[in-house]
Amino acid sequence: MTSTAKIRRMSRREKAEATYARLMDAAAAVVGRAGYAAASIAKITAEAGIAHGTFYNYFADRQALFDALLPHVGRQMTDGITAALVGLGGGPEREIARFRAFCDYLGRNPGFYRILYEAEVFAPKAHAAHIERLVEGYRRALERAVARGEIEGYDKAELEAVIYILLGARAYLAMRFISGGAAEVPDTAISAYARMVERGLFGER
Amino acid sequence: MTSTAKIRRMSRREKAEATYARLMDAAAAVVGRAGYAAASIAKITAEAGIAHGTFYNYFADRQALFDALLPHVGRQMTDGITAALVGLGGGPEREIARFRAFCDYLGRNPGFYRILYEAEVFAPKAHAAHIERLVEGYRRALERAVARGEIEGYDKAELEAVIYILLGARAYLAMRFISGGAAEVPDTAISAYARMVERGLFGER
Amino acid sequence: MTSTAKIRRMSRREKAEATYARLMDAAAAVVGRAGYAAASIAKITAEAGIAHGTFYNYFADRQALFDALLPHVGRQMTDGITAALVGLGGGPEREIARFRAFCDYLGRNPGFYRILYEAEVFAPKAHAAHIERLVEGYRRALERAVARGEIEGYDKAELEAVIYILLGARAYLAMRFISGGAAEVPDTAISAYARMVERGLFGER
Amino acid sequence: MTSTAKIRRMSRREKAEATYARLMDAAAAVVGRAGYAAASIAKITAEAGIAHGTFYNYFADRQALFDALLPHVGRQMTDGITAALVGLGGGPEREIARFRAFCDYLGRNPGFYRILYEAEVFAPKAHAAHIERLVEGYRRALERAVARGEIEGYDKAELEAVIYILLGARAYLAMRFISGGAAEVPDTAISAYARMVERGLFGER
DNA sequence: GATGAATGAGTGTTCATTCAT
DNA sequence: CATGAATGAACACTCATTCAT
Repeated sequence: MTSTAKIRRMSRREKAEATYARLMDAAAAVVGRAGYAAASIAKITAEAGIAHGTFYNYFADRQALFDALLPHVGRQMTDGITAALVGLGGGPEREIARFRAFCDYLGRNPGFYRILYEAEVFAPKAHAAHIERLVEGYRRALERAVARGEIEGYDKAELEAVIYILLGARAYLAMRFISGGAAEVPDTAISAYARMVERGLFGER
Repeated sequence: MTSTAKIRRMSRREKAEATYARLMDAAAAVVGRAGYAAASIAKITAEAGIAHGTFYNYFADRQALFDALLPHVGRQMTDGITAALVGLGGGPEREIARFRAFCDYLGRNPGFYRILYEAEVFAPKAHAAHIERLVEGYRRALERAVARGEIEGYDKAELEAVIYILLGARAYLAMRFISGGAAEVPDTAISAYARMVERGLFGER
Repeated sequence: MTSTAKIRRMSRREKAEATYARLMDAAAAVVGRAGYAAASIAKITAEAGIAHGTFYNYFADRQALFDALLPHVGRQMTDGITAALVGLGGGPEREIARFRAFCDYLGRNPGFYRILYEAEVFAPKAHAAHIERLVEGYRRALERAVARGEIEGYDKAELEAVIYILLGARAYLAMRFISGGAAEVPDTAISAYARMVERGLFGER
Repeated sequence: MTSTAKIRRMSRREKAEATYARLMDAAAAVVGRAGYAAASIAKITAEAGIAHGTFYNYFADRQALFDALLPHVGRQMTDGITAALVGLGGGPEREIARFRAFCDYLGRNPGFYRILYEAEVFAPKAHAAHIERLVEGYRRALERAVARGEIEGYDKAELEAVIYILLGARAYLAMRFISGGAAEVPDTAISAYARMVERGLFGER
């Protein structure tokens, strides 16, 4: 499109974007494997196959990378979950499917758990923003369910607390069953979660 | 007051135990204030008022202290909660009281949240052991409730998942309402937790 | 205004000269403000509004710029002083007027002091050449005064030492009264310098 | 004195003082040889024969060493000069002897010039304090000369300017004749300085 | 000739750990 | 058993310089 013929070199801009992407992927790999504390610039740039100093053409400092990492992978995760929910109706089935999709995603992406949950320590602002984004998504979903009459007995402020309960529940179940390296959350965990949501939130018997 | 007459000097063993206790308290203070990552030996020994090198007469290395810290403060926490439950009956009220006692404890002990939840990153074995200890306590409580017929519809494996749900719920509610520095969990959070437990677990309407 | 009709584009050579001039001015501004040590290529090219790499089309390396900077601004300074002396006669009045012109120049050009006197550290050859140029000018002036019989009692070698005394005197008075950021050398400094020159050099009472 | 017998090890305190002294001497050597800019911690500690990290047991950072260096060597210099003036009377002879002692000191201590005069750039506060200390010494000397009637025609404010003239004069003469590495200031420089002081300040013919 | 991304050697600084006193 | 100076590996970060575009 630009220069000679078919076989085109990457433009400068494309190259820069590719380098940025490689840095992000390398950071996700290293942090997922070893945690934020052990994720030195040297390790990350070595993983990305670029020079140490190049890092600082893309990030002001190490913290800036940490702050960017969770938004990056967090969005991949929510996109993955959202995609798994396309076409589903409402009710407890939707919430249970969301939980299952969350577990699937963690199982398919080892290292995600660590990036997500160590962020509370190493990138607190990004972690807070990530949680807030999840909460917003939940809030809309639950308020629709309230409007449809599927959920009763929780006022608005209580619904926010419910969201944190659901997020905490899935985080701890993932910690128990995934973070060790296991590939899957067992069915018993899913059925327990399902029952708590059906009975506790949607008022089913 | 200490030195003159009756009141004898501390024996060697007592002195060593006092030093150990001061180290633990200092570590709890420093980690609670600044996190594990910033808790250097220098800071901890300064806080404890002992020499830098003395640390290594009590712990093999920094990790050994970190591994000992959560058992120490974690037991204080569970003791506090247990004390608050003395005399209470069973049923959902007991579980709700436990949650309330947990929140109270965190509110009264700023810094505990950090010691507890950063431990997953910096003292993973101690964190796993702590969780396992909590789970065991819960397991006994829930199995008694099952035996009394208060809980129905969850088999043994599902009950373990339920325990993680409860632990996750309280951790995330604490994160939301306490970790920022606020002193108290609001009533709406407690009532939401109570309703989820009553309906979801104890099968009340 | 630039592009349309009569007013032609700059030729290649003119453009190159303009870029060179902008680099020099930018370097003078940055070094005057922050000193040689903090005058990175990045800062200078940003100040000049050109690309980082373009620098190396004009200078072999950073040192080459430093070596060129003092000749550039030093000549501006001596031109300014010379202009202030036009039409004046000889005798101590001329030397005093020179001192006053030097002080005025520094006051009007904040940053010059730094470029000049840090050069001894960061561009020693340029500094030596600058001093040598000043010495040469003084030598001619003083030898004329000797020839006119205004100065007595100093042989040729001693006259060179006298020149260094005068240069050192003015440098230190500038350091004392200008370098801090003050705009002006006080009258007492000028009268003290005048008296030292009148009595010490020109043999007046 | 402390332990077993004659052959005594250094006490901790003595050892620490010896290490500090070695660091200072090493810093003086490295800065004198290569300048402040090139005086890295690595070079200094290598010169001192201690570990890199040990540096930070003695100085908060590199700047702290730079700030301490000039007071250290500056006092050595003024002590040396003061010693050379013991027993001398007043009048211009004293001031001329001071100049000669200054030149001798610089000649015997290559590297001092650099430490002293680069300090204006790299340790400006220490440099200002050093100058101020010199000025105070001069002020007392000149005011005594005024009281004795040896100096006439300069008021108090002018005397301060005169001091800066003398300091600048000796600095520039040193720069000319010593800084290059020459061992001595020639007699012509001394006689020129002497004549300027005799005639210009002390009003002799 | 202009551009700016890439490079990597070099810097100051931290800190867990050791060990002579 | 307490002490605290010494150690050195590791780290984040800077920046002059190069070179493909």
